[in-house]
Amino acid sequence: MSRRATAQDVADLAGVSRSAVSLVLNGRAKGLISAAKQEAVLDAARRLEYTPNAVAQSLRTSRTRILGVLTWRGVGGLPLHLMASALQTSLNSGYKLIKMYAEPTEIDQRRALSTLGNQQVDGMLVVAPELCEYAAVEALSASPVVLLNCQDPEQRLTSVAPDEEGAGRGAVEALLDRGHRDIALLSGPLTHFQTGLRAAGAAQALVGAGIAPRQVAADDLRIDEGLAAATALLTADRPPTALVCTNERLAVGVMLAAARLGLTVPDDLSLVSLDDREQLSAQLSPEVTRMERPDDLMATHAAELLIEWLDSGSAPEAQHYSFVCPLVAGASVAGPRPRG
Amino acid sequence: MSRRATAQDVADLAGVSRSAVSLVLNGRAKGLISAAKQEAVLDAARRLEYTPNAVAQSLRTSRTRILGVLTWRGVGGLPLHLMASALQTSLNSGYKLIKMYAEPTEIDQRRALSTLGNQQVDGMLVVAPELCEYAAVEALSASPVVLLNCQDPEQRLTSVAPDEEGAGRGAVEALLDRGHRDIALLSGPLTHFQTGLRAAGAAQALVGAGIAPRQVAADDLRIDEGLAAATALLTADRPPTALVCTNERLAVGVMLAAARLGLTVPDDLSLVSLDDREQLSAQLSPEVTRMERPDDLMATHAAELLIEWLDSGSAPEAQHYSFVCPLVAGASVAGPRPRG
DNA sequence: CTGAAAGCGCTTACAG
DNA sequence: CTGAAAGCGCTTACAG
Repeated sequence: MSRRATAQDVADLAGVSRSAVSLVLNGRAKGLISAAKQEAVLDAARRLEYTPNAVAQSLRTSRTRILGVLTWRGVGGLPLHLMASALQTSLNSGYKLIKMYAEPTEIDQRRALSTLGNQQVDGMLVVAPELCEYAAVEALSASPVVLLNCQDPEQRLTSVAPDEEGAGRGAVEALLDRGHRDIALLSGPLTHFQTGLRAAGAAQALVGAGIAPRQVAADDLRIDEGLAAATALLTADRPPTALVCTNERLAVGVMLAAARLGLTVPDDLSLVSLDDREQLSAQLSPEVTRMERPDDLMATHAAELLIEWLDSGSAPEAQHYSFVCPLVAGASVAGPRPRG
Repeated sequence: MSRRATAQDVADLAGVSRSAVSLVLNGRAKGLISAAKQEAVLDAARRLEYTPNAVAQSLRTSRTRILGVLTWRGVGGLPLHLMASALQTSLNSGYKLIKMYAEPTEIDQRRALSTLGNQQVDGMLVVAPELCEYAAVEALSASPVVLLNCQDPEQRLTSVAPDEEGAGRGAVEALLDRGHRDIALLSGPLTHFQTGLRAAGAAQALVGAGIAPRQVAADDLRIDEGLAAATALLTADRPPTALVCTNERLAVGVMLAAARLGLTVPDDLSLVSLDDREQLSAQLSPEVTRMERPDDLMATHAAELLIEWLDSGSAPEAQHYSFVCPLVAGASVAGPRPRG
């Protein structure tokens, strides 16, 4: 970066004082500084390619325009897409992001928060890899913070998350609407909080329709596990006419299983999947109907809430924003074929 | 964050001067400050939960221990995994990361670099979404910088990238070794630089073995495009006994096509894919043999090179580090079945 | 309308 | 061994 110009350099070149430079460049010159001098300052700044040193500004104003992001690894890895969207929004508003990985344990969280605190971040975004409850450590509640893809069990923090249970219900309803009754649920491990919610939503909808839930839980959110579980389901005595998958990778497995068994989707088998933003279900053939998680919207909303908080200087009422996962119709759902 | 303790607070509580606090906390007290006072300082710091304000430190020392990351969106989206690994390595060494998205155009790059420069980052990591040539803007060459997944055409910058051409060759060789001669290449769009390299490597190996390359380029790196292209290849007059895919998503398409055509992998068709770190080929059944891109190693190496540069204060000889993509054997390759 | 001064929180020569 | 002072580059009252 060589030798950067400072406000003093600009002042010298323009023949004014340092304060004048600061006023002009921060748009407070109006009615204070003569038009000629203002022009001189702007010109000097341009010629020296002057831009203010953000570190010095931060020290002076005690605002860094940096947001801290706290995240950790979950079953599906890091919440990379949520973070990418949050970053995009922040950059658009002139905020930078510093990320820290910290397991959701008291000690790790405290250490990461300490680093971010030293860095004087203006606010914090906690981004969970999968929907979960997040018990905030004490140190966090002192600063502006918004939770993304998780929720404060005590409801004291503002949070944004998808309605996973609703998505599970919606997937089943899409099949009920087309007349299916033999609907099976293919889920990931139920010990997984997020999968549990999705499966619970689906089961609710089935029970609500007077159908006993028929459920297989794969050992892992993998394509091959989905393939194995789907094969078992579809070769069973009375195979279902429709399947709900709690996760995209399982849906890929289902498509492979169907292809191997000579079953056509949707003629022989209807399929609705929940979404993990991997763009898999959208690329299958036929395109798989899905309940899409609005990650971009959620992340943008969370970042905007935080930035609004910081820019306005007043904390919003703590609130949980639950985002609906809309049904995106592919071509994987048809009416049940009359059984021969 | 409330009211943070400052070095002055610690000095007051410990009954020493501010400089003494600084010396003790930075480990320079040895032989300067009495043991009793050192203890008093440490104790006071502990009681006040004092940690130094990184912004003030940065202003004073003109080192921020922040790295700037410059990246942009490519065909496969953002290089999220590369960035995640680089971040992990950086955090372990006490460096924070600030990311900027900037299209690889002169103007966008300059703007992003300006922001990062204002922020006084100690060094820069340029992380390309796909292997490409990166013509550094002038402003960049002044600061410590390492390129990741791209390469300076003028060879003036240190860079780290996978040997994509070698990976293409390796995939073909894995099939040649098992006796295949009827090998077809299923690639993405050849206008895509990275795909072009992969395909070129594969073609080289084929030509080297005296085989005329037989090549189909899908319109897009999508599962359904792979499925369509593979179906065309496998239902052609004289179908190949083996396939090389330049990308993982195409390989998923191949598996679906094979399943629909009643072909078993690897009995009826052998398959080797190149890798995009999506963990798709590893989850197919059978697991697909692949040339794995060592993203974690590359990202770690790039971050380490940069940090070593910063910590040592001396620029390394500009050099390109080419990383081999090792063959990871799945179960998708067998000898060619004698044609009936 | 302008300039000199204070101060954000640190580190580091420098004089005692 | 310790303390007073300077200075990193800014912004913002404050006195002229």
